Order: sequence, then structure tokens, then C-alpha cells
Amino acid sequence: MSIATVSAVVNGATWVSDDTRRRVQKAIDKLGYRPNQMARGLRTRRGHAVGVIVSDLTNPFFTEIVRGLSHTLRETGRTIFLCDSDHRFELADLNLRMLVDSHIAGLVLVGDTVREEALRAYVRRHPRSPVIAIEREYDIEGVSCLLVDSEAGAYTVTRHLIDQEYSRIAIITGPHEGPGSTTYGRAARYNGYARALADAGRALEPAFVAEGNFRHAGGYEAMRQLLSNGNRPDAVFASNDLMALGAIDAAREAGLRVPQDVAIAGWDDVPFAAITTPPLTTMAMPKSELGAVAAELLTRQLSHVGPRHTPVRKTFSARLVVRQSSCR
Amino acid sequence: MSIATVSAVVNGATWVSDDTRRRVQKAIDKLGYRPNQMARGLRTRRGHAVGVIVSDLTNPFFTEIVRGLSHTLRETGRTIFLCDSDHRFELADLNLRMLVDSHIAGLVLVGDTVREEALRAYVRRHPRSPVIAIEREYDIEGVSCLLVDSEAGAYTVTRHLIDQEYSRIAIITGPHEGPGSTTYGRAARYNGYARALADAGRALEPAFVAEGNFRHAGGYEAMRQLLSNGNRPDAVFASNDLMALGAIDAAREAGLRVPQDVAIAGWDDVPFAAITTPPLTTMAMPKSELGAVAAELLTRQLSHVGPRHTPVRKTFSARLVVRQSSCR
DNA sequence: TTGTACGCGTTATCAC
DNA sequence: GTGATAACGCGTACAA
Repeated sequence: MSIATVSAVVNGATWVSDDTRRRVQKAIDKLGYRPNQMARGLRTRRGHAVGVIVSDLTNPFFTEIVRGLSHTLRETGRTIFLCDSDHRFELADLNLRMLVDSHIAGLVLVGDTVREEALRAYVRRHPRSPVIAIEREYDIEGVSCLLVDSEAGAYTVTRHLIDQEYSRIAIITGPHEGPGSTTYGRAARYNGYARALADAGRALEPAFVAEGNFRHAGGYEAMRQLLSNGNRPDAVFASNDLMALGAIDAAREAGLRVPQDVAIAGWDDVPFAAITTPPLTTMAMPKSELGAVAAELLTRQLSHVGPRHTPVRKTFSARLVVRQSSCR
Repeated sequence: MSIATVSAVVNGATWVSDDTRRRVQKAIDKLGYRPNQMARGLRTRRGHAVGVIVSDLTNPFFTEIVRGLSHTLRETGRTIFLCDSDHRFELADLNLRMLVDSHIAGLVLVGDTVREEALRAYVRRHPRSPVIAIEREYDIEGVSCLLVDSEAGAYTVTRHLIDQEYSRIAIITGPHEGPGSTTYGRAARYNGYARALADAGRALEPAFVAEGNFRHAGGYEAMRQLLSNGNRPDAVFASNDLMALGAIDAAREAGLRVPQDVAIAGWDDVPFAAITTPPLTTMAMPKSELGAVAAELLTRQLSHVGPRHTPVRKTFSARLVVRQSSCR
């Protein structure tokens, strides 16, 4: 028995005879042999683990995706290098650097994490590494993006508020700069909101636009700001559920009833949205679909041999879920 | 300049002259040199990443801990190998095997994950690897455990329900077998519940004990079971918040009002517990404390040189947070 | 179909 | 203080 033969068996080479394969396998089981991933990675110049950077691990929408990935990868014997970028570019860049040092086999970006420039550099230096971005659009060759049509969704939910006869509709956006300013922050969701107002012949009141940070506290602060104006809004579309819940807290604290005095709508449909006080109207993200497609895409691209895998760009749509927070 | 000297500088050896150190550093910055973690791990027989197995990534209490760990470790330049064991022993064992293959530097167990036996084997084969278990007690030398006094907490919350003049108090426990059956499932929380009833001179009704699985769906099912009895409980202590929320859903579906018809109390005080309908009475876990201690402990043990680090066993206590779900 | 020998990038040992 | 060199465990080109 030789080292090379064992290696061949372990890596499933085709040229080993069935007989020796069995004998090797038996020995492996008996001795409890396990390949050393570090040595393997050193030799192959390509690790076995997948790097994942998520912009906010406390956001249930994101954890659901990570959980799905974790399970799919386990079936391939792969593990996840997990990093939380805390909604900050500097941290995301740092995280990416650490992942590069660990020689990951592939990269998954969940939410708005690394800068376009940083990712471009990564792709250039690691042409064989699949990159999948979820909920963030990159204009980089070789990067797959799984997106949700935020503009259309924002239009839908704003339209819904208009139909409910709310007349002074505000929006809590993502941050103006930094993560969130790209895909689903100001750009798309704000545009959808603006277009819906325009189509209904409503004016866009600058005082009705507040900036949040995709977190509970950010929604709370933004709502306080909106309420401090003389002309109070009677409906608020928050760009995600965490901020919507923060907004509800702020409204209640100001002695306002939701939805009688002010309606609130969110985005994501996190599991808790259905059981808050009051239950939250929100745009439901196609979570399971997103997770499944990402996992399938990743494993396919990882097992792909050849110089370059084919990137995918796919847009899903969010679905309006009407609950009590937007119906007087 | 020689390879060995550079290595010495990178690893902060004391014997390099300040002058060469500066020169090496300058070259490192200029060339953008980054040590290859795989080669390093291969040589040292000890990786740079920390393995984390969490029993349920969708449980906000757990993600908070993971998030904290992620950030603390980033400061040391370390990454996390994350695995979700999905509340299943087989998966946890598999995860542990994968982590071993990846040659982790340390291990953190969040929630009820790997079996005592599996962990014992790990510790035997990796005496230098720190192991920290959060919310699960192991009787293994060298394993640090950060615990919460579940028995006392369960006593407190049950006592609270008694004080609120509820008379038929039920419990939704963790699973009877598998993860959850150990620390905080049947054992401690059930015992605290039983002792509180006994101290108050109440009988322990077997029909008032339902088994859950620490998930929303499990709480829902357990509640349905409790409600299907002729003698309905008028208060339910669920062993965690996810199950409590499931129980609320089931109660509402059965046409019962919470807390007028049936009171519900949970355990964890996840962020959403404060904003559910109605806001949830629950035992607040010392999250930030737990996270901070775990992180501090881990980094200390990781940087510890010598044959054996000193394990720590620490018990925190949960705090009763009374909200509307338990007050008519 | 099998075995040999080399190199992946690092750290540890020891001679200088 | 510094530099040469042997491992670490594996994949693979190439010889057999």
C-alpha cells in the first residue's frame, strides 16, 4: 500500500482498482484516519472552509440564511468561517482580510458588508473562488448576486399605506453613508416610496424622510425625529423590521397608538413580526428560496472545475403581508 | 535577511534587534505580506480559528453570544468556525468531528450540543485546547462551564405565577431525550417548578407537564396538548421564550386571551420578548455578562502557554422580568 | 495500476 | 542576534 494510492482513494480518483479501494477504506475506518485539512489546504493552495460575512447577526433574517448555509455545507463536509461586520465597512474589510489569510474556498456576503473596491480586489486575486452576495448588488464580473426587488416592494407597501387612507406617509431609510447606502438602503426602497407617492399625486415631504441604521435603536431614534416635527406623519414605512419595531416603541412612548394614530410597516417579515404588539405589516422576503438557491449555487460553484464558474444574477420579489399595524 | 528572522518578527520573538525588526516590518508593509494560516497551523499542529457549535442559531439568545465572540476574537485576528447542531446530538457529533479535522485552537459550545462522551474524547485527545460550554454542564476535567442557575430561576418564576393567584400552573419542558434533557431541560427547570409548587402546598399534576423542544413549533404543540385536557391550566411556564411565544399562538388560536384566560411566562428575555402581544414575562439571562466572561476566558486560555489551563466553573443567575403576559 | 520524491509556507532547533 | 535546515501532512508529476 502506498501513500499516493491512499490519497487517491480519499480524493475519489477514478483509476484505483475496486479491490484496493476497499482495502484502503477498511484501513481508514479501522485506524480512524482523518485527512488534515491544513496540510491539504497548504498543498492545494485552497482551503476547505467557506467564508461568510454577515452585516448583522442579530437580524433574524440573516441568521436564517446562515443556518441554512451551515447545514448544506455540512453535507459536503465543509465548515463556515463566520464574521459579523456589525454594519461597518472597516470591520467588513478586516473580516475579509482574515478570511483571505485563512484561505477560504468560497465567499458568501450576507447583507451589506464589504465595499465594492475591496471585493473587486478579492475577486482579482482569487479568480477560482466563488463569490455569492445576498441582498447586495455588486457590479463585478464573477460575482453572483441574489437580490430582492426593493424598489417594487417599497412601491407596494407605500401604495398599501395610501390605500389605507393614510395621508402623511414617512419613510425611515437605511444609512446615508456606509453599508446600507447601496442596494436596499436609500437607493431602491427610497425610490419605490417616492414613485408611489408621485403616482398618487402626493408631494414628497423632505421632513418625512428620516435616516436609520437597520437596527432597533436606529428606528427608535428616527421615529423620535419624525415625531418631533410640527407636522407629524400618520404612517411610517421603515426599511426593515428591526427599525419598524424601534419605531413602534418610540410611537408608544410618545403616547401614540399604533395603528390608530400612526401606522407602521416594515420589511423582512422576521419570525417575530407576526407576534409583536400590534402584529407588523411588512414585506416578506423569500427567505427559504433565497437560502436554498444560495446553498445550491455555492455547492455547485465549489465543485466546479475549470478556470471560471458562471456567475448568476437573480432577482426575487418580496410579498406584502398585511397585519394590524397598518389598519386602523 | 533570513526566513527565520522574519518569522521571529512576525511572531514577536524577543531576541530580534530593534533595527532589523523595523526593517522587516517595513518590508512586510510594503509587500503586503500575510502569513499563511494553513502552513502555520500545519507546522504548529494547532489552528488559529476557534470552533463554535451552537444548538440553534435562530435563537436570539445564542446569536447574541456568537456575535460577541466573533467581535472579541476579531481583535486577536482569529476567526470562528461556526456550526449549527440544530438541537440534534448526531449533528453535533458530526460538527465536532469536522472541527477537529480543521484543527481548531479552541472550542466553544453554546447551548446543549455534543454528548458528554464525545466531548470527553475530544478533551482527551486535545489537552491543550480550551473548551468552554455555555448553558450546559459537563463533568469533565479541563472544561469550563458558564451556567445559569435554572433551578432557582424556575422556582422564582413559578412562585411569581402562584403569587399572581393562578391556581393551575403547567410547565412546558425541554425534550425528554437528546439535547435539552440535561442541564436546562427537564432537570433543573422542571425541578425548580416542582419545588415551588411543593413549597406552596400545591399538587404536581402530571397532565400539566408537557414536553417541548425549545422551538416555537414545539411550544405551540405542547400548548395545544395542554389545552386539549379537560382540566385546562390557567398559567404556563415555558422553558424558553421561543416556546412561550409558540404557546401564546396556540392559546390565541384556541380563543383564549393572554393573560386573562391563561398566563404565559418564558425564559431568556430575548430582545423581542418586550414587544410581543402581550409583552412576555420571562427570566432574563445575563447575556452581556455571559458573553463577556466567555470571551475573556477564551482569549486568556488561548494565550495561555503551558500544559494545562485552569478551567472555570461559574454560575450566574437569571432575573425575573414581569410583563403583561402574567398579570391579569 | 502502483510507488517515489518533491514542494506547499511555516515554525523550531541548533549551529554560528 | 542571526541564519541554515529539517520537519509538519498532504497532493501530484512522473517513473516504474
